Amino acid sequence: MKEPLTQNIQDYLKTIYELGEDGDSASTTALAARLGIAPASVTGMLQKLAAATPPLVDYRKHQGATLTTEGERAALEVIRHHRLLETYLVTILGYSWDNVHEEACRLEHVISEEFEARIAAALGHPQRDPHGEPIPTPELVMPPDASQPLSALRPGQKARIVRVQASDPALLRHLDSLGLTPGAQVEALDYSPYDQNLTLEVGPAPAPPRVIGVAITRQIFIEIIK
Amino acid sequence: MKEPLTQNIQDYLKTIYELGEDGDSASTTALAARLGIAPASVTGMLQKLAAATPPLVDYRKHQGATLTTEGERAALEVIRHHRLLETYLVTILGYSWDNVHEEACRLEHVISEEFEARIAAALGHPQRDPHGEPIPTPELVMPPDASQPLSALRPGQKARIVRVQASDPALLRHLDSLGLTPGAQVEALDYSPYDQNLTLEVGPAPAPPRVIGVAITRQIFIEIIK
DNA sequence: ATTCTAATTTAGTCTAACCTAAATTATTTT
DNA sequence: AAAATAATTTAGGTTAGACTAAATTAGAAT
Repeated sequence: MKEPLTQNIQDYLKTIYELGEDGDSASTTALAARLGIAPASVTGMLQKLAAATPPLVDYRKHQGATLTTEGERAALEVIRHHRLLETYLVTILGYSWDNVHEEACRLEHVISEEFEARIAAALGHPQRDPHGEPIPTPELVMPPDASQPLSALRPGQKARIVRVQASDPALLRHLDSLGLTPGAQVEALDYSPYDQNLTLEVGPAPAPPRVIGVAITRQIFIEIIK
Repeated sequence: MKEPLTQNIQDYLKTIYELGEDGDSASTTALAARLGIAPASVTGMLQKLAAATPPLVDYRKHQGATLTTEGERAALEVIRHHRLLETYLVTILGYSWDNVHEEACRLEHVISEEFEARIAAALGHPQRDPHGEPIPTPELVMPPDASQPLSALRPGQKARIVRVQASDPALLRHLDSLGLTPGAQVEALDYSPYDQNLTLEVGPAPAPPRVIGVAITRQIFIEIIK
């Protein structure tokens, strides 16, 4: 009954969680795209996860899947591992923020609860990872995050970057070079409704304005200042 | 051609290396016992490993297996990972020496070369792990080790413990409580040829003599002093 | 040299996950 | 409302790695 979940299943649950964060259920195709496998394979797995004891997902044909309480626990456990690992790799082992994702993806499935506890303690029980993503608590509660996408910022508004929802190394290096990292302040100078480009001043001091496309501004999350 | 080896295959190669360290080839049964699987399964895998391109083992029916150069490289890579990880877990993360084995066994297959390099650097490129086992160099050369089993020590001889070849947590805790850890000095006070028990004084100071059976003394390796 | 035993191999299954191709259902457009 | 398109599911097949049971071979003992 309490068989440990395979790494594969952990990846499915994690991905279903991430796709479901904005409220809706995770579709077969979206899962297939994220996991890099054929949609037919996803269908098979969702049927299996829904039929497991206890069930890990709620699944109805053509309706996609959402996590059960059990499934969510498992997903949050993996996500906690992943984000603690990313933090550890950057903070203690000196990795750069753009190449921790892959390593954490492999490690997240194999570390023990003791390992988790020890790195959390070594890091001083951090609340967020190097990309600003909140780290679930040891009790597997996801801290609330009220940030909104940078794409919603409008001229005259100032904001602080809270998190960057990206894992592609090249993109992360690009953002780093622009100064678009968690904690940075930005002010919207201009917005073009036609292409949704946002012109930003990044940082506190006299900085050259940057024009950023929506493909990027949708992946950056902010809190508006005052 | 350069497909990455599965974790399973890595475990086979590592185990074949360990069983072959004393010269002879690794038998089907010995492998099955170590890996906790049925002998028939081992036969199948050995055939596969011998048929791989490049071949990872030399295998002849009923003769057991030895590693090819390729197979040995892969084995040493895994062993280097394992021993560096054990060292890191004990030295940096504060694990006790008796419970690092399992964790390292899971991690050894998934860490990157970058991870390996960073923990090696953080540890100052150690030569031996917490049990005294030599750590293969980054070029995958196993450092020579001239130690001999404690079971060969005879009354009047003094020795320093170099390595402890054991992974069972209960045994390791027991050895720790006896002071039988790498670096410790021992002197043989008595030897019983009938049961091969060795009576030892452990440590430098006035210590109570300990009578140790051969099941233990064969797993501890020493260098005789002067 | 023969017999016995222990080790090993063969043969045939099983499970987890994946795949492709074909069939079906849902959704959008006409 | 019907047709076209897109999403999803079904069906059938593959691979890795394990299993059991039966057959064989090697080595030891008579």
